[in-house]
Amino acid sequence: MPKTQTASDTAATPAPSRRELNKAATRQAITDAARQLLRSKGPGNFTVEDIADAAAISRRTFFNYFSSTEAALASMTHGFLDNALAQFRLRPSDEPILESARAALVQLADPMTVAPMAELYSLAQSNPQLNRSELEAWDHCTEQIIEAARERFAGAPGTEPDELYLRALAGSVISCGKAAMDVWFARCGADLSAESLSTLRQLLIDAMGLLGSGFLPTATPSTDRH
Amino acid sequence: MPKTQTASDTAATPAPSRRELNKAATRQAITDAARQLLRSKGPGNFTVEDIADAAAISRRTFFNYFSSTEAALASMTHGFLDNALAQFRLRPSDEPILESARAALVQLADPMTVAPMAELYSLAQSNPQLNRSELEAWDHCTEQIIEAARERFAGAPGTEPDELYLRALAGSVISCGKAAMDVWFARCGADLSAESLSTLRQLLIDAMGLLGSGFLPTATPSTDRH
DNA sequence: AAAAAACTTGCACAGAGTGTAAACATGCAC
DNA sequence: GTGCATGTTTACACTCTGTGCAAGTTTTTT
Repeated sequence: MPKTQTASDTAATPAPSRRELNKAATRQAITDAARQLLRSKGPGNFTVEDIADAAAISRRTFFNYFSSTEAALASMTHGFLDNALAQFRLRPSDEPILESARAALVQLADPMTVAPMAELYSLAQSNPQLNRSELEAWDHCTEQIIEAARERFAGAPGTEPDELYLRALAGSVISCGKAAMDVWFARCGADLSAESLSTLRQLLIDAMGLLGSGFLPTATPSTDRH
Repeated sequence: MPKTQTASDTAATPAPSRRELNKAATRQAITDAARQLLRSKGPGNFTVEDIADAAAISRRTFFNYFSSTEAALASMTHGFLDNALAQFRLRPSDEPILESARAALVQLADPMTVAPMAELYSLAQSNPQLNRSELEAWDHCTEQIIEAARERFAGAPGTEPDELYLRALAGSVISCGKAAMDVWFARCGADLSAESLSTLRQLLIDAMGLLGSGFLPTATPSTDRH
């Protein structure tokens, strides 16, 4: 718990006020404590009070930051997906949108990015509470992609952004990304080796390929076996 | 919560024993009470005890049937989606799978079927708790579609059911169905008139069309208005 | 009719979330 | 710096959720 944060504030971020720093540190302390407890005790086997104690804050303060243990854990997934969204926004807006999605997703198959996600993902399979929070995170990301896509089309000439098109597309992209993740975990577990990540990358590409080709006949997709 | 006979006893009802009937009736009483309270008090403004009182059972018994108020409410959505799944399973297995999905979804645009859903759907938009339960229901349905599709392909000759294909397809179909619903609610509210339902039907068809054509360029989809 | 199995209920208890008011930290003006 | 406005943490109290348990009630079986 950051009482006196003192000296080392050489960080050159936009608004490094004392308050901002303290809040960020507390938030970090909470998520770290939560992740630690998840590892040591397993999902559902620890309480908010346990997290608060481990983070050296009061139970009440925990609830000032997160509305539940699951929300604290899901912040990792949110980080992961926010990253994907940021990648998407960086793509040139004249690029085919599915290509942008593909590129953004492939960026995620990177150890640093995928690691915090991977741990949660496997645990969420066997834990209803966690799973619901994960679903919510993906849904939230979908909403943001819709927004991003809307903006992209708004900048273009005669292409009026049809609402159904936007929502169906964004939802499908996310679903396909999720499908690729599911298959990856089924195949590789939480393996983060180079070849495992390569498999993930290929799965993401294949999934986008399926989407772009309209799930054509029943033919086996392009290049599946690494 | 004694008994009332439901619609499905015409042909060979498996086991219309007293116990089964009582349980079904209690279950019904609970969901009815929950729906009633949702209408009268609004989401989040009533407790499990309120539902139990209204259904003339004990609080403890409520939890023997549902794990939360949201779960009780989500049973409507589950019914709706189970219906969709049943429609899908009825389709001939040599039909293109997207066509089966389209047909199954269009069957849902029927007053009796969509009515219980419509009410919840709009409320879930503004209520996080409800929304999470809805997401879970859609996810559950996705899992079941994956299963159904797997079985369908298992019965075919040389087409081995690729896991990625199955999951990406099922997820996308559900996402598109959801997108159509979202747009429908945005346009028509909870209107259940014939023309409103016709709009829904067309949206579902259009969404499937987008999916089948790989969300082609940025062209506006086929027949969208009215 | 009596035993067995299934279901309901009241009670107790740990934990989730939230409002409130007092204490404490930080930012800002002078 | 002093002083004050504003934001944050904390203890406390309270309601509600969800579950185990044991005793009661209803349905099924023998």
